[in-house]
Amino acid sequence: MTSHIHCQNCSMAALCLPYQLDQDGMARLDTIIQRHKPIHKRDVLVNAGESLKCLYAVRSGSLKSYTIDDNGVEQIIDFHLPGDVIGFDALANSQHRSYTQALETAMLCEIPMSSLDELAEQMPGLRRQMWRLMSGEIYNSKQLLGTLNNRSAQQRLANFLTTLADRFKERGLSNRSFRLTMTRADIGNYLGLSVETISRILSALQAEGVIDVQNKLVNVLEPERLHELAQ
Amino acid sequence: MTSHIHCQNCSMAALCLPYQLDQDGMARLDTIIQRHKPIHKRDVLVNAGESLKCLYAVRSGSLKSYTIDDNGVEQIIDFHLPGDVIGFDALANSQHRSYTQALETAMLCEIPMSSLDELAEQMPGLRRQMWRLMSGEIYNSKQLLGTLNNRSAQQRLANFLTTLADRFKERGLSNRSFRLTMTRADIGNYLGLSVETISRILSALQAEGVIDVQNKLVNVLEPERLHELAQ
DNA sequence: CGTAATATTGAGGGGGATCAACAGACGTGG
DNA sequence: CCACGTCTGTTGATCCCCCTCAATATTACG
Repeated sequence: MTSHIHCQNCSMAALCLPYQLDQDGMARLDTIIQRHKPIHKRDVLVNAGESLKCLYAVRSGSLKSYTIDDNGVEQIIDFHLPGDVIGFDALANSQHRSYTQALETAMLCEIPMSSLDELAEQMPGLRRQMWRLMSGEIYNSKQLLGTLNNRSAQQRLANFLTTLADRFKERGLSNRSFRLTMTRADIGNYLGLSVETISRILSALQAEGVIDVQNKLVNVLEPERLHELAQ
Repeated sequence: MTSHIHCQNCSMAALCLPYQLDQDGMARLDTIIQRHKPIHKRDVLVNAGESLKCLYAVRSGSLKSYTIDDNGVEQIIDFHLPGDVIGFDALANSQHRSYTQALETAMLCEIPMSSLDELAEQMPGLRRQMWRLMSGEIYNSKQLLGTLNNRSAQQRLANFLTTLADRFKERGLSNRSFRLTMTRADIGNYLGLSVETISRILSALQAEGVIDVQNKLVNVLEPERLHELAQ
């Protein structure tokens, strides 16, 4: 039952807002969080331009965030996995600046911004975790710059796969065998490469025995080699 | 005299931590801030790996932040102008994750992290501004992804110049005529392009009458045209 | 003033985009 | 459950943008 899910027993707590809160703190945070029915593949959770009402924490499933530029072209800026918090880029002007869409059925925790603001005033630990999460997001996106600039298509894709594998591991899932919930086009868009290039490189990596790809399913056969290719 | 500079009379206050604080709040913030002698071109303000003691606000001058990857290659991730706060990427693990070096003589305000933490507890406005600044940094770096992916060298450079011009304008300076404090190599590194490409495109933009470049000095002759080229 | 760092310009080559054709997977409705 | 159409993925051929290498010019700085 959905109603039985609480921060106190959520397996993603260590990655999410509750990190390092005591039992009392977690309970207080839990009271302001709303949990609804799951959203489905292709459902849009957030539209760019909407005023910021809540942040969202991913409980299960995955989503993508993207902007649409002046030419109407989609640019994916993030893939969200369980434990991720969505909406930090909206705090600057209280307005969401990107779209967020489900890549598969996903369960979310809704965190009303006004309540979070209040709670952060009273709970130093929560405040620190907000800072940590936002700081981490700043770091990650800056890192990504380094990955995209001056790196070949193969390096970019290898880096994408290892980063994704690491994130799965953090979440208690296998980093050797996982499913890509996004399309090749999504990956290409994110990495600044064409669909064809993504497809070709996946085939090449498979031919070299580094990974095994069956449609959406990826098996990392030689993790250390993949890691090298990412450099 | 340096000692006469305070948040209350700093022209960058609206871009910086004091934004929207009342007189009392600004005064309290001001008491925790330390101001030292200027640092000089090529001086390194922060090393990656150092534990986070303070954030730095730029009062004058400009700096660059960069990481050094596994291959020893520098990757510039940011250029800092007056009003910018340096160090937000260090909050996640209390450790600086990038190097920061002065591009010219620069004056800085040093904000001890422990005092800032205390003050943020007591001042909701300061807390909100911390969130706003970090959120803005998240947004900007995500935007930059969109700029670098799927865009030609000319589009990237035009975008770089317009963004820089806009930032100068925010700071009360001319957005039509300004000095590049970074080298062509720095710009290329930041945008994922070679020095030669930067040089060639600057020449081309000059030949088309969009800008006039005399070494470090840039005159934007046709701002709207430059803006179009950035799309 | 001399040396090193920075910038400019040219020539050639390669990585990845684009265009095109086809194959496979998915989902929807009969 | 199968037939169909659409969406997604693969592979090949061609082209062009930008990197690389090289030479020279200009600027910055002790």
